[in-house]
Amino acid sequence: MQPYDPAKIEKKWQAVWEKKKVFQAQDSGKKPKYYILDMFPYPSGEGLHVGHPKGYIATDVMSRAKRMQGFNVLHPMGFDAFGLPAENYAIATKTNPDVAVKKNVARFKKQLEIIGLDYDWSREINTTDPKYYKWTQWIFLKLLEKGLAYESNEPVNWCPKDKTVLSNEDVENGKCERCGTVVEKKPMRQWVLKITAYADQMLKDLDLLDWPEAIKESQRNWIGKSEGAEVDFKMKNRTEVIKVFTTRIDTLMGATYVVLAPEHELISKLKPQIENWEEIEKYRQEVKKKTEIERTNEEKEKTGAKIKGVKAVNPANGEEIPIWIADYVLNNYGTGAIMAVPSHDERDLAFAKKYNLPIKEITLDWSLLEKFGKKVVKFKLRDWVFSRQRYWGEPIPVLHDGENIVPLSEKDLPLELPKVKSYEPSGTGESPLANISKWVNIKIGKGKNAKMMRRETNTMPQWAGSSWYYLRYMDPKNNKALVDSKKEKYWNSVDMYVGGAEHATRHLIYARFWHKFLFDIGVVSTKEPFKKLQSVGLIMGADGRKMSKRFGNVINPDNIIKTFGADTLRVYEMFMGPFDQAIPWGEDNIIGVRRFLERVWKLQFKISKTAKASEKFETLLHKTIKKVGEDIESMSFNTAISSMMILTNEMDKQKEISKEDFGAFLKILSPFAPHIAEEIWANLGNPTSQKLRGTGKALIATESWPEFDKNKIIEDKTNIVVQINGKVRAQFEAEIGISESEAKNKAISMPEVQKWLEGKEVKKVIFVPNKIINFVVL
RNA sequence: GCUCGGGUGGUGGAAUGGUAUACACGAAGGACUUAAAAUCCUUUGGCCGCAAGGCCUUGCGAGUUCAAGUCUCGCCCCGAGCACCA
Repeated sequence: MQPYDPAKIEKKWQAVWEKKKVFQAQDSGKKPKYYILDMFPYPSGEGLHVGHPKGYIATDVMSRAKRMQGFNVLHPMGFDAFGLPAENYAIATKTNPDVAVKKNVARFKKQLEIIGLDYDWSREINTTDPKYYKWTQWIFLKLLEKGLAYESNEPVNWCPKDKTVLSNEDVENGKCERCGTVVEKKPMRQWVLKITAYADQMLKDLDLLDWPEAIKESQRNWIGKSEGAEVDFKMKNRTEVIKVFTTRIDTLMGATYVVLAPEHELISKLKPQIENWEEIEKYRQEVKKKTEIERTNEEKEKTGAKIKGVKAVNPANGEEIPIWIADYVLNNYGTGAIMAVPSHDERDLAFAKKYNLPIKEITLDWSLLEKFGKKVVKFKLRDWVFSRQRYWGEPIPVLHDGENIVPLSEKDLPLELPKVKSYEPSGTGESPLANISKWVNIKIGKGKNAKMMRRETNTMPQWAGSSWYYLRYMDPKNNKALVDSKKEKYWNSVDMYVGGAEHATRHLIYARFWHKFLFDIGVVSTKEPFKKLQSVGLIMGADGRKMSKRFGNVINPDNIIKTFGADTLRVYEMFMGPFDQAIPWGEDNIIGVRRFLERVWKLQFKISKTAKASEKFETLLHKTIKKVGEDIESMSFNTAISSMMILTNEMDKQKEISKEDFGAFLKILSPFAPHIAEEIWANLGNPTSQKLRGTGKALIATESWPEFDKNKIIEDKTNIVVQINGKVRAQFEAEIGISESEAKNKAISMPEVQKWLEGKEVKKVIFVPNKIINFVVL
């Protein structure tokens, strides 16, 4: 009897799968297609910890099962390798980030391979590959062509530590999402993508998606649609009007003052008339110095300044009311100006109390909408600040001739990222690329018409490459198009997308935006990229904290595989609990999974031709086949495994098992623990595998999924529970289909039931067929 | 403050309104062993009881129902998202 030795068999089968190209997807064919995708990783220097592969194992289980169920499965993997960590590493070591990325990718791949994941590596992509980012740049040019990419000088989020501009999505509670530094607001020339053009559609189409409600809700909040009205407040002795946005036009009568954001453009226009200009300017400077956190902290007391010398007029009642500036009004939302209604708004009330402004009780009147307001819709979503002052990103493919923007032509793509001597960001708002004058300054045209131009030196943000990568897997080597349209139509959209919930308002927003744009310009045929989404619950450290080097609670999967085997790691991660739930790593619990696999291993020596399975066993087997199939579909991996454990415990009790029964069990086990299943399958020398040996089809990985026999699931005996007033008092075994009166008679005849019925009046009997008989007594 | 999840043994967790605590870990006892590990067997929600048995138990409090972890209402706690967004 051979002992179970995962180290030996796992390597062996991984090599066989690769050699026989078992997991390569076809771009056409009669089989139905199934496109299942993981969020591709950033290949950090630290390598994977046990949390990363959890999602990959889940998609692996699903894709293996789908393949066995007759689907043409596309399950690809790649690397999202632009970004700060590689660049910071480059700065520290003065090496090109490309070198570190190559090394890290190799390490990641190795780590993924030893887990036995069924990726189609022939489609591997890397966002830093010029052949890939050529198309990222191409999409940018298309956005520019359609007016959806523009330059702006608006104040943007600036991270003083990373020395780059950030998008709103990259800022968490006023801090840089990457390094935690408090961001500053700075006006800088930036490239911005008009994601707001798609705000309404992105909001509406959420309803089409089979996504977790929490993620959809996050996106709804982020897009932040609010319907309201714009009202013009005239000013005394001025032609300009103050445009105000409100969702409560019914409170217009109660508006007792108007507040402008300190940055409001009207303020400087009003300068000649403002009597206290110095005071106003002083307040504006103070606000400028504040960080976003200081400014938006609700706890803090509201501040403001009254503009003297100008008054506004409430259009509803003609009253003259004062104009204030205050930083609780944000310039970049609505119109940057509000009508303050202290009687119906807490913030206005607090402000009014502090500065002794009138508070007016009123009757609400929605008809004022029609009379004084114009219906408008506002979104919280801001356009996507798309440029970074860093080295390690896709160059933005445009030229400046001093006045105009000249896009590169498609034939000049990819615009490759040049090598530089220093990767350090300049901090002045220019990327290190600005220092390479040879690259930056180029001559366009010939002879007299030749013109010197400057290249754009900003690069794209990390999110650029990941906003369309799922399309590239459909056709990864195409030099002529982003994706061949036939292949795009065949693969359609992603059927199942699995990844972390932290991408709800970043990657998943950006990718939907780009996809919708690509749909509008005819590159893709679907409105949404990811039909179904499932988020992975984090694996926490054993201490309950997030796994991180900082806490010293990181578990490396390589070590787990070394000790227990990849199959044990896989089954354990799927068995831990509900897939979308965060669960701490429990080193002690792994042993149970290893014991389970040991038990499975030993069962192969019980196979016998004379084995005769009992009806009860057959029922359990077919019920398990049914349950495992359903549970994989619904991603209830933990219960699928527990049902296989129950079956295994039952087989353990049998003296002999038939090859057929055991084979069916191995098949449903194989998506979870493919190596041990493959090894035992081969050991059993199944006739099919003998016949097809050498064709690559001898593998359990390409076998067909067992079908459960409906008739075998139907049991002929059942356990009837006897309840008195809803409490279980007895139970008995009965034939399926036992009638109410039979069950009642049987129950009444039982002494432990009689005890409870004695001297009581039976008011009612409830009979649930094949399950329960409940006596309601007084 | 608004929105979305969640709260079940010592631990991870299971349960179409129908036997709460499946499966696994841990623990206790036993078999095997010179011994240990591994393996196997038994027990394992709490309280009362020698036992038979009884009572209680899914964050707290009500309600609906023959029957509630599951449905309804109110509250408490934990996690996530959004938030001076007018």
